[in-house]
Amino acid sequence: MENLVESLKEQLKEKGYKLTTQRRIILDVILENQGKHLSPEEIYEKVRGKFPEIGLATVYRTLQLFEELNIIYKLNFNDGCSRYELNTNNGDHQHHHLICLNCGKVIEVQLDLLEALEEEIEKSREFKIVDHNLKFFGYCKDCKK
Amino acid sequence: MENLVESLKEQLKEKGYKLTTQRRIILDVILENQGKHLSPEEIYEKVRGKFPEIGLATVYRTLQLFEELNIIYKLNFNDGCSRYELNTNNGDHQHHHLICLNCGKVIEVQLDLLEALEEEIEKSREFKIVDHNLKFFGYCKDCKK
DNA sequence: TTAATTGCAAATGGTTTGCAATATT
DNA sequence: AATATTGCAAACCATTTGCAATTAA
Repeated sequence: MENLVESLKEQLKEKGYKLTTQRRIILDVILENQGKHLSPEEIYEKVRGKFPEIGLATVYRTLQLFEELNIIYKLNFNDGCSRYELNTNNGDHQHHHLICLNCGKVIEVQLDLLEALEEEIEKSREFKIVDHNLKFFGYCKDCKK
Repeated sequence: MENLVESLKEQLKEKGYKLTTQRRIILDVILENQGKHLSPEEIYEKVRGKFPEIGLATVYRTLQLFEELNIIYKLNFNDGCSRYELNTNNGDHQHHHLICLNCGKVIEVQLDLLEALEEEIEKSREFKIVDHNLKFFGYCKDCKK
């Protein structure tokens, strides 16, 4: 996804921000770990492998920035930290998460099927929906016994 | 819902726990504020009106206990604190939340319509679903302009 | 009586912030 | 050169914990 680095550069320039080594490396780490839902601490550790001088605060600030730019999404799996995933743009956040209550594993489901529900809500509640977030809790194959 | 206090007493006794004044008052406050999604701090303030000696830690511990007993659900609206709602048991958590990105208002939607999706997931992913959590983000009537 | 519970204060841990030094434009 | 960004350490703030005193059973 080399075009994502280009797109980042453009978006930053547009807003008067700068493309720093730190920001490029953080994006690299996120790209290299698609589907992994990394936490800020985990990203920090992986970035340190490539750029040991980086500070944790920079990681937090960069993740906030990337979220504003819609490059990533913040997730909450109730495990004590926030987690992030790449916004792949292929249909706009159209997948859900299965969270195992026993082992904590998170499985992605590439299904949406919420259109009917969204339509009904938009009509009857006068609410303009721009995003959704659906999590299922239960037990994965290994933990079902 | 006087029967909820009775049910609480039974559930506590069953597990060797005690029904204290604090626990009863916290349940009262939650019952009096159904649909409000109170935070621990907000519950603490309301409980203090009836029982000024209570400590914030007791509120946290009680909310944890009530969650274990399935009396309440913990919610996360990304606003910096956890929030709780009563588990009304009338169909088991079958409603969703609309969260306004402008004013932060949370609207409940009494619709489920996720059965088809759950069925498909359970079949094809070998995942036993026990709960779900669906949030829609967007703009409410007043904030749509 | 005795085991669970409480209130308090201190600790924890993820996240944010102030600031002087540094890097990008 | 001007301004954004960084690393560091300290601050923040929601939540948790240790403990001696208290309370429900």
